[in-house]
Amino acid sequence: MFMGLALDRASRPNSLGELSLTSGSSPFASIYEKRQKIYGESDPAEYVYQVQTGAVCRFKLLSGGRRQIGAFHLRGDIFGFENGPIHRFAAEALVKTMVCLIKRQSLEEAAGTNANVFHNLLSTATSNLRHAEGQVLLLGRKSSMEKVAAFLLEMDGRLTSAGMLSLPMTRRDIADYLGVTIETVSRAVSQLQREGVLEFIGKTHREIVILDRLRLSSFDMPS
Amino acid sequence: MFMGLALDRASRPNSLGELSLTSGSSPFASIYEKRQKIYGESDPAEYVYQVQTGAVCRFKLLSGGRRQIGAFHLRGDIFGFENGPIHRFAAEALVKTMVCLIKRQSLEEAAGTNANVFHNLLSTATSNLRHAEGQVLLLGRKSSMEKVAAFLLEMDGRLTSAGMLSLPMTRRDIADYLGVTIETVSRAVSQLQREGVLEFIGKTHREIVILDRLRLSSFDMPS
DNA sequence: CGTTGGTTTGAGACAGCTCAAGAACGGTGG
DNA sequence: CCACCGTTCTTGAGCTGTCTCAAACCAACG
Repeated sequence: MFMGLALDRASRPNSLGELSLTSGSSPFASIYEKRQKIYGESDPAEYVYQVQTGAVCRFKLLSGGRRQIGAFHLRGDIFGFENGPIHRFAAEALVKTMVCLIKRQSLEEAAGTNANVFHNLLSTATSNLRHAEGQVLLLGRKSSMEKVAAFLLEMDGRLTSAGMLSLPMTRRDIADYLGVTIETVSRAVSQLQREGVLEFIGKTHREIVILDRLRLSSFDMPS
Repeated sequence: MFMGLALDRASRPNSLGELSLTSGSSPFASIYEKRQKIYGESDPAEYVYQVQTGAVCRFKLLSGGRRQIGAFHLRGDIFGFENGPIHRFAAEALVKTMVCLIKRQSLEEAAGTNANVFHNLLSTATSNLRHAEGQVLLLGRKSSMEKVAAFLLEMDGRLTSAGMLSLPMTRRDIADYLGVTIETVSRAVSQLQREGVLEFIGKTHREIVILDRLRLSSFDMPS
């Protein structure tokens, strides 16, 4: 699991390498297979993670098999940083994923002596907060079509490469992120396709081209 | 509006006075009337606030008159701290409310030199994050009865004085917090009353005694 | 008292859910 | 290469929890 790869600390801005800048801590890499658990709800929060390749989701489970996904984490995203001693969400890889890990404790020590590290930690926490607040609005007051449009626009902004969305998550993941059922997601996407707002590449229906961003936005005006 | 009262900085733990400990900044007080706006969405985030008496809600508006309340802030709560330059929610007083204000800028300066202040800021941000994550779960995957039960239990833990809940917010506020309609809130509370889980004091229906916390919790097991 | 704002309650409507079937895909083994 | 099988996705039909609309009630207040 832990592969002990040496990582290039200067490779990307706002990386864990940068976070731990001047401390003696050593980040290392690990690979998780598709659908492999990274940590469970209430597990001790021992590490902070950054996605190198692949994708991760964080979620909570409720009785009756209900699941709520709080966030998807894509390349470059930092996740798993908690204030308390335990994780409040579980995390699992959506596809084969390489993450970079650093001991939380060493990060916190670094934060004590290095203002830059501290600032980055605060910045991570508040950007997570901003995202969660957006989710609250979406889940509480948006229609299913608005939810799906908002999701596609979010992903369009985050993982567009070459004008195409290559979604790493299933319809079930999307549904559990948006607080609806898979059928509702499927119907909304199908309607957008029928109306010429988007089209599928190949047959997989996970690779999407957005043909009309303006009209897609109009399905999520209230944002 | 700004009354320039001198505040006792040692009055309560985790107060703004404590936050700004060693800096030269001077917190002061202000009173807002019932339903008075404290700041609007996208207003510059000039101050950080702490509720002294009364209650405040933070919310966003959507098209079609939809509103989502992100949080209620009761006595002692700190709100309005943003990472970016503007507020991402609006804030208004639910009832006549006294808040304590401090310039955000002076707080940030204090955070730069005082590790304690910095720690408290981070702690405020992460406790807001924890709350928002709880809301995501509630809004995304709970039934209306579970939502109302969760709300009552939250308030029971936060503003119980003398074994009675004296709610400062209307049914509409509760509804916009839980992502349902006022009628749905009313029906759920009525059912809990019929089943003997709670009862009203007087006729107002804003003062509630929880008779059976265990059974109330059973309406929100999945939490 | 009349008015206003807040709450409850009922009846009907509808968005999204459930259940079910079929189609398309990806992997596996022959 | 193909046949098989499990998983994912789509689509349809009916159901239901919540919303909408409406009316009545009550307390507070001028």
